[in-house]
Amino acid sequence: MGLSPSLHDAIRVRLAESDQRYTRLRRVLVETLAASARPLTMPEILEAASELPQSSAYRNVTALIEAGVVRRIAGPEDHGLFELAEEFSGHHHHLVCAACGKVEDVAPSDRLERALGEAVRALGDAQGYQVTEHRVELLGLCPDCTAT
Amino acid sequence: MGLSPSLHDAIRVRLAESDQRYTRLRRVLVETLAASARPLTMPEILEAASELPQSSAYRNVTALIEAGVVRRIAGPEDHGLFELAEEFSGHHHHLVCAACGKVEDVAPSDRLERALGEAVRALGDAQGYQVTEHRVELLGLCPDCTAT
DNA sequence: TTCCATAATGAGAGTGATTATCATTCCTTC
DNA sequence: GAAGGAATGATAATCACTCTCATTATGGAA
Ligand SMILES: [Mn+2]
Ligand SMILES: [Mn+2]
Ligand SMILES: [Zn+2]
Ligand SMILES: [Zn+2]
Repeated sequence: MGLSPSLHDAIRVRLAESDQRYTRLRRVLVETLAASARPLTMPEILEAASELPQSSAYRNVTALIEAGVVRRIAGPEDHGLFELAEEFSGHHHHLVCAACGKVEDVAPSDRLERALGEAVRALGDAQGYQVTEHRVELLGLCPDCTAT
Repeated sequence: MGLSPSLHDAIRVRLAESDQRYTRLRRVLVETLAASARPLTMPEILEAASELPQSSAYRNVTALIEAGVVRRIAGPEDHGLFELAEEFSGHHHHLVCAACGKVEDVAPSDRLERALGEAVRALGDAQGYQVTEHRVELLGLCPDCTAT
């Protein structure tokens, strides 16, 4: 199991660029995030990797974010969700259930990406922004909540 | 200054549906949010409407959210941003500055909305979601941060 | 291999946004 | 103009998250 060795190498290099080491705890964090098809909350991370003390988990996830390995997105509730940066997981968007709050990954279609790429630059330009990235959230009812 | 009377009426009706009153403090909240071209943090709301006690502001903004008058979006930092629900402010998206964290509203183009409407349903279907709403965030550098 | 500088660790305290309490006050309705 | 329920606001509590600091682990230099 686990990420491909080349990905670990790339992460190690990325960390080294800011004089950070790729320690065992950081590998545990990366593996935990990589194993999930959806972004995880910190309580979920702490439960999945029970050897991780809270303070170390927060400190290391911050280090990984600063190195560009992890990104934090904002969940429907107040607290944050963590996932691998798109460079290591691929570009994708999120489905959010309006009823239960579940968030999961969804692969974008070429068609959507093409449309976004053009329209997005135009919108940003209109307000003087240099847009470098887009994020799309789709809200709706998940299969479970639709059934209910 | 102030929303159109018809909007206030609509908000009053919406609140009444859940046995909530449209009080002076709630009107202050609505006016404050309506006067802004961007979603506001709670500290910003409290500063703009200094007569609002913190506990009342949180309680009332929650009441307005439950009534569908206000929505809370998650800012780039951990805390929430509040704005009028799209029913009362119109559909729009957000520009987020990757450097300073500023968030502002941006009107969507017809072209973008058309592309999203089609592609989004397809993506949701693929994972069994009934998608009812989409949110787009454009990340980039704001004019101020581009200049620096 | 040994030493050293520095990064990483982890328990605990602290911060700040948000939420719960509850006695008091305000509205609505009869 | 009461009565009942909703709203208010000061206060305390909660919870995600950050900071502190003494200890430990790491990796390169000698
Ligand atoms: Mn994701
Ligand atoms: Mn907005
Ligand atoms: Zn659901
Ligand atoms: Zn900026």
